Amino acid sequence: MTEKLWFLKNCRVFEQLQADTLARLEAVSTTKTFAKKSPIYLPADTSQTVFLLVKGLAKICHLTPDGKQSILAFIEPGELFGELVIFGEGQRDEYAEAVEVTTVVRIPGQAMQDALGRSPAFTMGITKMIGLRRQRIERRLKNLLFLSNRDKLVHLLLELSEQYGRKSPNGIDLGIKLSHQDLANVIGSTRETVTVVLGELQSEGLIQVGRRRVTLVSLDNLASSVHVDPPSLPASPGSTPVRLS
Amino acid sequence: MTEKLWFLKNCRVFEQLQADTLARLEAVSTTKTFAKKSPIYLPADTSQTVFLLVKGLAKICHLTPDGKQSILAFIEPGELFGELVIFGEGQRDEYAEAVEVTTVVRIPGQAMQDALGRSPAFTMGITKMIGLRRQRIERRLKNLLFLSNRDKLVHLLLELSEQYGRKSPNGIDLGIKLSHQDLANVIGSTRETVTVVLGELQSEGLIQVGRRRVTLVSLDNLASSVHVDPPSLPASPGSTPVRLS
DNA sequence: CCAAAATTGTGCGGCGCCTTACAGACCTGG
DNA sequence: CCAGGTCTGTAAGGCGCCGCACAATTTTGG
Repeated sequence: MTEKLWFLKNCRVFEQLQADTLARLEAVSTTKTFAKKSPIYLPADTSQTVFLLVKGLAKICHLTPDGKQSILAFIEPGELFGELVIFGEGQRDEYAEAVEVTTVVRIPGQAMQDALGRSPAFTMGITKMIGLRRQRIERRLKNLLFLSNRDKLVHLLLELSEQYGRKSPNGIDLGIKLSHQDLANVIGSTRETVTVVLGELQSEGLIQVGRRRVTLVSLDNLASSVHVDPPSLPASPGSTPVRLS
Repeated sequence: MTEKLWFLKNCRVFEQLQADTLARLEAVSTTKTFAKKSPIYLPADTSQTVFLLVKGLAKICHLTPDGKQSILAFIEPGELFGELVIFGEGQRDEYAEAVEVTTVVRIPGQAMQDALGRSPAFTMGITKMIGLRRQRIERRLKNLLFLSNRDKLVHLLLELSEQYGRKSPNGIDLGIKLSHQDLANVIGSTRETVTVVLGELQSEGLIQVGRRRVTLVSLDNLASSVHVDPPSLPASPGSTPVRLS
């Protein structure tokens, strides 16, 4: 209980809630830990549950009729997911899967709605979150239309660097371990193509690749190769805020 | 003034507001009519303005570096758009363009935020709207990954039939006039390919095409060809009013 | 009502990328 | 610590789709 409460309190969105509302929310929530590669929820799942990721990494996926996995988003600690069940009457048609060992707090949809009704500031926070994620999705949509696989991949790397990038001696290190197959599933390509393109980018000196690891050597050249401004990095301890141009 | 108020009152989301709040919102809003193909707002536009489409049809677009137009969404009467400026600190990177002669109400972002702070129910309505539109975008994303242009187009037709479909003697008529180029810009293909695929679908007896017009003859066969359940239409025998969300 | 623009139709060369196939390197669990 | 699974690298073949080119028809705007 203390543990769950702690997580909720430390999640920015939930700070808006009053102590008693938070306590009530906490009382009906449960935590659960999932093994690597196990499903957190499935499309068939009818339970009206919202999830808060506490620890680990999850991905939101969809299966095409011929069994190919599309990755819609990655979820990291502190992020809420599956939150749209609150509105949509219908079934989910996507599922969530743990990429690493992952702990989540499961919040009943009804309790969530009660909390929403009780605190306008909280509602505002949730709205903002949903809106920001919509912007992210819209950006991805734009980056998928009309672009070559090479450019899609570069866009993805830049996007990931923005969210998970960490400064390292050789450049910006993607603080998220993904296989070539995962990267392919995000941009709608194949594992082989991703392998080849990553190899090309490396031989061009733009990135460095290792097993489940990518380092962006030249953010500027990478960004200008797809005609966008280089992303600014999230502030991380011990790193100088970079404004490259 | 009376006219603007009327529009706001008849838009479901705004019904939540109290009379005086609505009046204040109305006082600072202005209406404007745009000619066909003229821009409603541009990416460079820094004004914090939210739009409500009153009459006509608009599209939300994005230009790729090499000048190709991606269409992110169509907006029809009663729909709000450009509403994410309320949150995102940054610039817009998309623009809105009138497809037909279009009238909009321009609502200052600040006034919108005031209204949000004043009515939780209103906030809830806006949240729901943003969420539903996010679901729509996510669905499109899934339909663009891994699918052939033929299947992308079929998915698009089914989606459009759901939003704008009207029953007609020969089947479901898309109540929205789009050129092959527009269809291509939605699915990230080319005009020529769309022309060819539409021709194929017609010769297969699945659809009927005319100038800027498409009729879905067999919704079931169309849907099953891309392995989804046929969408439920807003119309059964007779005519049903368009529902706003 | 007529000229200009927009829309649709069609064919062909080229190539990006999927598919298939195989193999070595690397991790993980029992 | 070894075996089986995972991850990465590479290459040949084929096809779907783009890019280009040209033409007929319809619509638009002055």
